[in-house]
Amino acid sequence: MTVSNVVNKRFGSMGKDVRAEVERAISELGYRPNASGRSLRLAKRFSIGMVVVDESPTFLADAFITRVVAGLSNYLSQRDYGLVVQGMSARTLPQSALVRRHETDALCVLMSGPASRRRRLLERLAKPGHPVVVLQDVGSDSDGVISIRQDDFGGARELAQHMLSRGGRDFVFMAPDVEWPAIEQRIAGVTSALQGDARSTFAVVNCADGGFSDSQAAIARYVAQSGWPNAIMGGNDQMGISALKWVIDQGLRVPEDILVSGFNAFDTWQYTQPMLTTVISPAYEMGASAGAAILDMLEGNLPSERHRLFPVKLQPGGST
Amino acid sequence: MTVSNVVNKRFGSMGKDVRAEVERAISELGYRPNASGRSLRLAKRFSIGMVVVDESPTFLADAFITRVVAGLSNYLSQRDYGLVVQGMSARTLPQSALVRRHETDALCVLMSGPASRRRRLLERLAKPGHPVVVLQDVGSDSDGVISIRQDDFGGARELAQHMLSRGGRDFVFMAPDVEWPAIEQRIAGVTSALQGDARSTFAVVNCADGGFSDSQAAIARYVAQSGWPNAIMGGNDQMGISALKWVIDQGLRVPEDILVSGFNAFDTWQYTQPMLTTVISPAYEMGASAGAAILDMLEGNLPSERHRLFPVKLQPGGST
DNA sequence: CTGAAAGCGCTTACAG
DNA sequence: CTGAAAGCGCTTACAG
Repeated sequence: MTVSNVVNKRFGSMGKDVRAEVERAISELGYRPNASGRSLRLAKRFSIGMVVVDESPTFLADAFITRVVAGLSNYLSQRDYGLVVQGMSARTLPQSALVRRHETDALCVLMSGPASRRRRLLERLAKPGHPVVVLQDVGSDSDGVISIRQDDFGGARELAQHMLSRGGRDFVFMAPDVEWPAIEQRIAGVTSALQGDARSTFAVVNCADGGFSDSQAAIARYVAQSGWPNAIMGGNDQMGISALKWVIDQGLRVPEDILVSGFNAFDTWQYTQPMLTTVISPAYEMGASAGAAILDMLEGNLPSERHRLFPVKLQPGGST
Repeated sequence: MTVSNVVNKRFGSMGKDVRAEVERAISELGYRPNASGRSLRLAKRFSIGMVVVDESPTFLADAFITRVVAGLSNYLSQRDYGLVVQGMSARTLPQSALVRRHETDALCVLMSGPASRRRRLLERLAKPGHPVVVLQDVGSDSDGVISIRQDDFGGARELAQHMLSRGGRDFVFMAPDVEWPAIEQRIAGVTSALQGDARSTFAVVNCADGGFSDSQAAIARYVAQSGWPNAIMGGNDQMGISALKWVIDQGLRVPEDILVSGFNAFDTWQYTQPMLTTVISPAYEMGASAGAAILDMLEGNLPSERHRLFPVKLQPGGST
């Protein structure tokens, strides 16, 4: 009825006095429209789910994820959509209310784990008419599934080239034991750069959860077994900083004796002494872009790009 | 009808064969219940809003907030509730769809800004039958509003006492220009400790956004004007680390020449050289506790505590 | 320009 | 034990 038109600001076809009367009643009674009724009628929930498939309960602690969520959430609120955030292990994902019930209009997912499992989870999440944006992974070719990644391969290759030019020869890459596709891409990028230099060597060390103690222990173990590398690349800034500190504690000079780098910088790279050479991530913009792509698909448009790749930026510091 | 009972797992009053038949049809058709219909009928949205009132678009970048949200989100998903996350400036809050429409069953809020504005926003958010949990602030006395804080006052007092015992005399506290009630509590705690030592001095320096450059610039300005303090307390770890690095860059020794501390540690305190003395925050547990309190109130129970205070833990490092 | 009616999908009280 | 009916609050097509 007319009231509905006032609430939704379609004043085209009513008298001024009618509009004023309805508005008075609304504010007087403190009326607020019920979102469930609206959702049921329009068959839209006006909310998007952000799912982080990670075994760790502090799935939001990572700086990259944090920026993605902020960018996505801000974009969506501006368009009057809500963002439902949920971290979960691969095991519990299918039972989650978010996917079991029909609680969101679309999903944005960030998945860890083996590629085969990621593919399987994705198939389960993609429903007809329910778009899915995969972040930091290649996604799939199904309709309604698009992917948004940053150029981890290119960034890592450029970083490795930079370190080669600074005298890097024997490289170690620090990776967490959880399989994140972005980390795999970084390793591939480094490998690609090092292939250009026949004298170089390359090893990947497993840093367990990637936290401070695990990372330092992993590097220490590697050095004890295989001797000193002269270039250590952290899979992310956290691991890079852990290594940087440990190396200095051992009495080595950075960058004279050994080069150290991170990846996915936000601002912690400035906090070390020397400042960490790293790669800057456009995570916030990726989140916002995911939001725009999702709403676009919900409006029935075909996505302009099925796979979007964001450039990253090398940030040289004093550690290389 | 019976189908509804099967979906909701109430098998009490039906034949085995009927149940099997319905379950077969459900899986065959790929039926998933529509959450809007359910929400409308039950007058519950099964979702809670987390609102961060902050002018910065990267409202989630802070480590404390990140842990709170993770704890809350995990607790709620386990109880089949969703968490809608939204950061916004005080100005845009009233127009937000989250509050304008009736989109959540309850709200959890974390507010910055002057106390009077925080009180005003809270009044606007608290609706009858719509519980609000205020984090890191005292909240209000209205029914349906409870508060959950950590003991910033006590933690800061203990930290200041520790630094006094290590020779601290001329104290500087680094605060961001945004008014967060937790920071005010920390300043009050330090003030309380220093009152026990008549020779001590205390100044608060404004570090603008609390980032690396602003923090270092603020300390440099202070030192140029007022000379060297011998104890610098960061309002949080980020500011503490910025100061630590700047002080060392100036050629001073920590802790011999000057003591430095942080606050609200998660793991970055380990990343500095020397390790930062700081105070450990139970942010994750606070988030989970907020979730439990909210669902309890939604079930119609009166909150067992209107104002809950979590203890914090002094973490002495090499910087004091 | 305005108002009465239908129907979205669910759950629950009720009749058989 | 099972099924038909009512109604949650909204929007939209339709009749006046």
